[in-house]
Amino acid sequence: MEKETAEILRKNHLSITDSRIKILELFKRKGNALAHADIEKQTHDLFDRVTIYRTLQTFAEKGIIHSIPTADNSVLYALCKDECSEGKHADNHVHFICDICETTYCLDHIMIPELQMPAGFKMKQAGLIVEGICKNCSAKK
Amino acid sequence: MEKETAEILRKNHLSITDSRIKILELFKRKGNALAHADIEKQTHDLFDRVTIYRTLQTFAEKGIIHSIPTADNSVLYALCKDECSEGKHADNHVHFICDICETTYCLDHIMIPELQMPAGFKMKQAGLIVEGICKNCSAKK
DNA sequence: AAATCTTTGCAACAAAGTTGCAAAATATAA
DNA sequence: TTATATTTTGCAACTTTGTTGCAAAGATTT
Ligand SMILES: [Mn+2]
Ligand SMILES: [Mn+2]
Ligand SMILES: [Zn+2]
Ligand SMILES: [Zn+2]
Repeated sequence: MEKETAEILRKNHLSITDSRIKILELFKRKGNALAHADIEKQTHDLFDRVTIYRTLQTFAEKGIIHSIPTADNSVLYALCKDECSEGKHADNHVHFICDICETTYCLDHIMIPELQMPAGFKMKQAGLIVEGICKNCSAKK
Repeated sequence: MEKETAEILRKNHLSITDSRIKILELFKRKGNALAHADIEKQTHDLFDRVTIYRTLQTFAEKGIIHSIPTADNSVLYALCKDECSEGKHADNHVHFICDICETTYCLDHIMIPELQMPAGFKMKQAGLIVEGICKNCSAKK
């Protein structure tokens, strides 16, 4: 597990450091999207705030994680699929935020549908974010 | 024009003040989405930062403007259509951000398509934001 | 016009994010 | 392995963005 994680860093020409390993494994373990604050808490202040900012930025540039637009304008990040690489993100899937537990999910298998643009507008990318009640929270009542 | 604007405030049970009139007319004049900073500049520091925050919040609550999710997590606002009212936003249209001029448009006539959710996930609302090149910028080259 | 209720600006604060730089850690070369 | 070069980290200082309490100014109602 730890080896796999190091391998991802190596592939991306990043030096293997404690913070990068720990933060990357946190993403793998949690599975869902994380905010800067989440990471700070979950790593028990093992790393400086600044280091976390810089790590997230680096991961995003390399295509290891992608950022997720939210309505309440908090920045969230989640692991990218393998197709993403340096500068080229291919995370054109739908994101889901739960009203109740506030968890944000990558719905990796739900793609953003084709869209007709008005004349003159050229679409390059799109982000679709759904808000509602998640599987867990639906079950709980 | 000024009268119309005051009428909107009156309809929403808001007292008619200088800042509210000026900010609302700015939205009408510009037509596209505005950030807090835009408003600060365009009103030439006529109003306090705090007043602008509070005005935007009030307008959003009343359904006069709606906020727009963005990838770079800046908060943007744009005028709502008439169907929106206190607490009930009906702005389920697509938003477009131009890569070049950075203008954000409400594509009022492009609705968010129906979506199949995974089992257990209940959709309540959705936001779709498209990034690309706008009409103006396409023409300019 | 006076009384009442609402909004504004200011000050102080809190949270979020950025930058420069020396020390520590990692990678590379010998 | 050890020495050297490169990269990353933590700290401090700072900026930018957003929030809150409160007295003064402004709007509305009587
Ligand atoms: Mn995702
Ligand atoms: Mn809109
Ligand atoms: Zn939930
Ligand atoms: Zn443009």
